[in-house]
Amino acid sequence: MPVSKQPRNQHVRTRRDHATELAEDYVEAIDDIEREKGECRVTDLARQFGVTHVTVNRTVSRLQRDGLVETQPYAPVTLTRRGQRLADQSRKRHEVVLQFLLALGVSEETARVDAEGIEHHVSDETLRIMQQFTASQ
Amino acid sequence: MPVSKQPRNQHVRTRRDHATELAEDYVEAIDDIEREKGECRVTDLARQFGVTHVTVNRTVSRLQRDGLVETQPYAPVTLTRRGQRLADQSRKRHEVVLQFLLALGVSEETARVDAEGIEHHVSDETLRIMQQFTASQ
DNA sequence: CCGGAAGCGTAGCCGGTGCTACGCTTGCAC
DNA sequence: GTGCAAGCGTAGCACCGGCTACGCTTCCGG
Repeated sequence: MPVSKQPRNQHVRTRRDHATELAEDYVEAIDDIEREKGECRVTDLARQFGVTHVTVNRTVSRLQRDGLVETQPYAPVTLTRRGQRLADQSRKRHEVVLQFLLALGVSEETARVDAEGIEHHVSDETLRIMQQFTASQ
Repeated sequence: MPVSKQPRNQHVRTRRDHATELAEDYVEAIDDIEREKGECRVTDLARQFGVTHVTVNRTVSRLQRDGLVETQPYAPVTLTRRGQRLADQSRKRHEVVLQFLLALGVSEETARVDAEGIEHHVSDETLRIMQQFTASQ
């Protein structure tokens, strides 16, 4: 164990989270699109995220490098088993946060937007409590 | 008003949020440090965020460019009026989220970490509801 | 008053996440 | 079976937010 002079606070975690947010958003979106229309195309993702297909392309390459998706030139994007697992997790997390916000009394539209932003920053402990709260309403 | 074919969803907002998160974290930290020890040094921020002074330096330059902070070589970092206003807002927002999580029953340690991540993604509507919830406990 | 430690600045590297411009592939309509 | 629109890939640019390496400033103790 290194000494690690204590200050050096939780921002470190917050920053590390950022790295995985986009990956989670992507696998979640790919899963959604596959369910909705059978396959997921680069263009679908570009539309979904409001970016150009070029940006999607590069991101998908990174996800492929990291073992979360599979794709070949001019073919659809698919999830690997790891990617699918992450998508399932993310979807569940997302749903818990969304239902919690709705149970709290937030309007549907706002709840949808806020859930997007919040889901990546909620610890397991808080998630469990949100779930209990929703159930008890 | 442009047509804006509707899909193009809330992710756009989520992404735009990212751009301002770091700025909010910085002005909040600068405000904290000024209160605590009278002045805020680059090194203080580096310690606070767990990054090198070089990274802080560049970020502070950007904040100066954007009119949120003032600084001169080898001098402390101070907030402009705009920066102070943003810091006040952020501090309040942060406090509301933190108190809400505590009221929900989240442990103090987790609440502190989660509040850091969540505060930037909560709409005014949700914030108001969180405030009411905390007050009604 | 001067030497060294702490603080600070700059150059230059990397990877991520956006973009435009341009050209190749694919697949469907005719 | 050809031509065109939609989809896709690549090159190259910009900015952000990390880093190491290196050298200059400041300030305090002796």
